[in-house]
Amino acid sequence: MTVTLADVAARAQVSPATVSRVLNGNYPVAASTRERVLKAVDELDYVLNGPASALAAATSDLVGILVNDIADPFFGIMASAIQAEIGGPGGRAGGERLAVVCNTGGSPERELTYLTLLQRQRAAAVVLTGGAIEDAPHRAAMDVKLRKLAEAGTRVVLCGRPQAPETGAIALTFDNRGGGQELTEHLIGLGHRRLGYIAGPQERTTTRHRLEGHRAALAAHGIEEDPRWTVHGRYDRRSGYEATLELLRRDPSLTAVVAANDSVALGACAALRESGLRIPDDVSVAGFDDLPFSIDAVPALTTVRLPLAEAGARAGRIAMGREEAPADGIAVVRGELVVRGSTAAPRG
Amino acid sequence: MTVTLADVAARAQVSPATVSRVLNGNYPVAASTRERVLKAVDELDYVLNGPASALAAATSDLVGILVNDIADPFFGIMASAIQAEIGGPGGRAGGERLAVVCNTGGSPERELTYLTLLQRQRAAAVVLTGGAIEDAPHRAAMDVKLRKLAEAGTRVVLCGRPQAPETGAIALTFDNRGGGQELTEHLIGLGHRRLGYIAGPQERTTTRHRLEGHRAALAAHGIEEDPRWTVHGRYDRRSGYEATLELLRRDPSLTAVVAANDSVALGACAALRESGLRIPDDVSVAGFDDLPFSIDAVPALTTVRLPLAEAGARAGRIAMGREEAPADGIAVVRGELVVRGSTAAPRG
DNA sequence: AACGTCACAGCAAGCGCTTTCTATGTAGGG
DNA sequence: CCCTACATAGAAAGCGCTTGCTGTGACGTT
Repeated sequence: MTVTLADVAARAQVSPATVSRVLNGNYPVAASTRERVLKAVDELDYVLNGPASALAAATSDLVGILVNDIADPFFGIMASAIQAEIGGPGGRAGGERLAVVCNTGGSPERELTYLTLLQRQRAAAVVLTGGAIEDAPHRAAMDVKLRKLAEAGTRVVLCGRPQAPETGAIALTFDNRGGGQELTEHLIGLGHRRLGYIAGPQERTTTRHRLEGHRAALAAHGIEEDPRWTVHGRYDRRSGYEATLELLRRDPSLTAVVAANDSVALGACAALRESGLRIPDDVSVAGFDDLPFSIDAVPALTTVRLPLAEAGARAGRIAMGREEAPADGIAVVRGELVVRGSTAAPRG
Repeated sequence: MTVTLADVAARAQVSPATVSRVLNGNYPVAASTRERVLKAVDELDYVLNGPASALAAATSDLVGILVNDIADPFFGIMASAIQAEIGGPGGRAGGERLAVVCNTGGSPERELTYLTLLQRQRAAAVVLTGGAIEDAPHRAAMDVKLRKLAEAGTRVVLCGRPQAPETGAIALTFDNRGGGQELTEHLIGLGHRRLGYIAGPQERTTTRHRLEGHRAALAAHGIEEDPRWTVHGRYDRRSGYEATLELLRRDPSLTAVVAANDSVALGACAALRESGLRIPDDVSVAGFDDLPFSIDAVPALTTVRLPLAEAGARAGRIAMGREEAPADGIAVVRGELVVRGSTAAPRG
C-alpha cells in the first residue's frame, strides 16, 4: 500500500542499499545510478519512513524545544530564533531536522514527560527555555533525566535557565539578578524610596533572581523593605492588575511599582490608571524583558531588555553543533536597562 | 548499552510480548504479572523506543501543529489551546501524544517540508493554523500533500484557515470577511468616510478576506474607495508604523485607519501619535483579533475578537477524534466586534 | 468424566530502513 | 598480460517493538 524503499529499488533496478545511500548521500554512488534512483523516488512519490530509519540508524532528526508558555511572546521569540537556527526545513544547513516546540505550561510533570517523550524519540537535541522550577525533588528528577539524555547522545542546551551542574547540559543563563538590580537602582536614583514589587510565581528561578536583584538594590541604598511591598503572582497581565490593586490597598503611598515582566507591568498600568493614578506622575512602573509591545504602552515602559532572539539563535546553533559551547558549559547573557516614559522622579 | 524491551522481559521473567502488552495496556495481563513487569521497567529505568514502536505499529503518537509565526501571540494562543487538548503529557486523555509545533515562518516551502517531515514520522494528526497562501502552484501542492496525509490515516484539521476541498481535511474557518465588514461598518456608522486600510501580505487568504469585508462595508454604504487608501505590509507592528506614515503622506485627511490586525494597529497608533495626531480625536484606529495586549493600548483598541483559544481547543479535540467533525467538514467561527476607546466619531 | 471455554502468556514473523562486509568490474602498474 | 587498487553495487543481518496465532492450565458445563 505505501511505497517503500524496496519499491523504489525495484523500479530503479538497484538494491535497497543503494537507494538508501542515495537518499542519505554519504556513500559514493555513480551519478547515473543516483539519477535513476531519484527519478524513481519522484515517480513513486516516495516518502522515507522516519521511524524505520530512526530505528535502523539509532538517531532521529527531531530537536525538541521546551517552553513554559507558548502563548507568551517571551517564549515565542526564543522558540522562533532557536527554530530558525535548527534549520527546520529551509535552513538547509545539512540534514533537515524537525524542530518541535513543546509547551509545558509551567507544569513540572509535563516538563518531565515531554523529556521522556523526546528521549523516546531519540531526539538529536533538546533546548529548554525559561526559568526552572525550584522544587527539590523535581529538580533532582530533571537532572537525572537531562544527564540520561546527554548520555544517550542528545545534546542538551538551556536557554535563559540556570545551569544544571553535572548534567552535561550547556547553559545560556540570563542575568536576571543583575537586570533586576539595575532596574531598581534606576528607580532609586530617581528618588523613589517606597517601591512595590510584583513578583512571579514563587517557585521559579527567574522569579527569585529578579526579586533578589531588586532587594540587593534596595539594600545597597539602605532602604529597608516593607514585606507588604512584595506580592507574588503569575507572569501575566491579569496577575499584574490584581497585584497592583493589592499593593495599593496595602500601602497607597508607594511611588513606584516594579513588575516581574512586561505583561505584568501592563496589568499594573491598567490598575493604576483605573485607580485614578497617573503614570509616571503619581506612580512609576517598570517591566522586564522588553517585549515588542512594551514600547507601545502609554507611557512606554521602562524595562530591561533581554536579547531573547540572539540568545535563542545561539542556543540553536549550539544544539546543532554549529557553534562551540561556552567554556565551563555556561555563558551569562546580560540584560540592558531601557529607560522610557513610565518611570520618573516621584513628586516632591 | 540501552535497555530494551527484552531486558525488561528477562528481568520480569516474562516474554517481550507480555511486556509490550503491559505497556500498551490493550491486552489482558494478569495483575501479578503486570506488577512484576512494571517493577522491572522501573528498576531498569526503561524507556520505550519510539521509532521502533512506531515502525512496528505503523503509527506514531506525534501530532504536528503548523503555525506561521510562533513569536506572534495570535498563533501562540491557538497553539497553546490545541496542545492542551492533544493532551501532550498531562492531558492523560488516553495515549500520550507528543504535540509539536512547527514554525513555518510563513514560507511556502517550509510549510510543505514540515508536512513531509510529519508524513515521514507517520504523525497521528496535523493541525494547520492561520491563513493559507494563495499562490496556485503552492496551493495545489498543499492539497496533494494534505490528501496524502489523510489517506495515510493522519487526521488533518485546519484552524483559522479556509477549507481545502477534496483533501479530506476538516476546517474551522474564521469569518474574516464578516468581521472585517462589521468593523468597517462600525466606523462608517460613527461617520467616517475617508478610511485608510493597512492590509497584510498580499498572498494570504486572511489578508484578502479581511480586506474584502472592509470593501464590502464601504460599498454597502456607497463610499467610493480611493486606491491610495490601501497599503499592504506584514502582520507586525513595524509594518503598521510604516504603512501609517505612508497613508498619512498619501492623504492627510483620513479620519480612520483600519489595520490588518492588532499588532499592526499598535504600530499605526505609534505613527499617528508621533505625527502629532490624537486617537481617536483626530484619527480613529481599529485592529483585528483582540490579542491580550489590545486592551492595554491607550486608548484601548477597538477590534474584532476571534475566539482563538476556543477554536484551537476544538481543533485539538477533533484532531484527537474526541469531538465530531462538523457536517460537511467545515465550521465557520465568527468574530465579535469589540468597541473600545480607539474609535470615535470624526471631528465635526 | 470428558470437553468446551476462558484467561493468559509465548512464539515468531515481520515493520522499513541502515550498514558492514563481500562481490564485481575497471583501470593502472609492473 | 597478470595483479593490486579503487569505485560501486548487492546481500544480509539486524535495529526494538507489535501482534496474530498458538499453546496451556484452570474452570464451568453437560
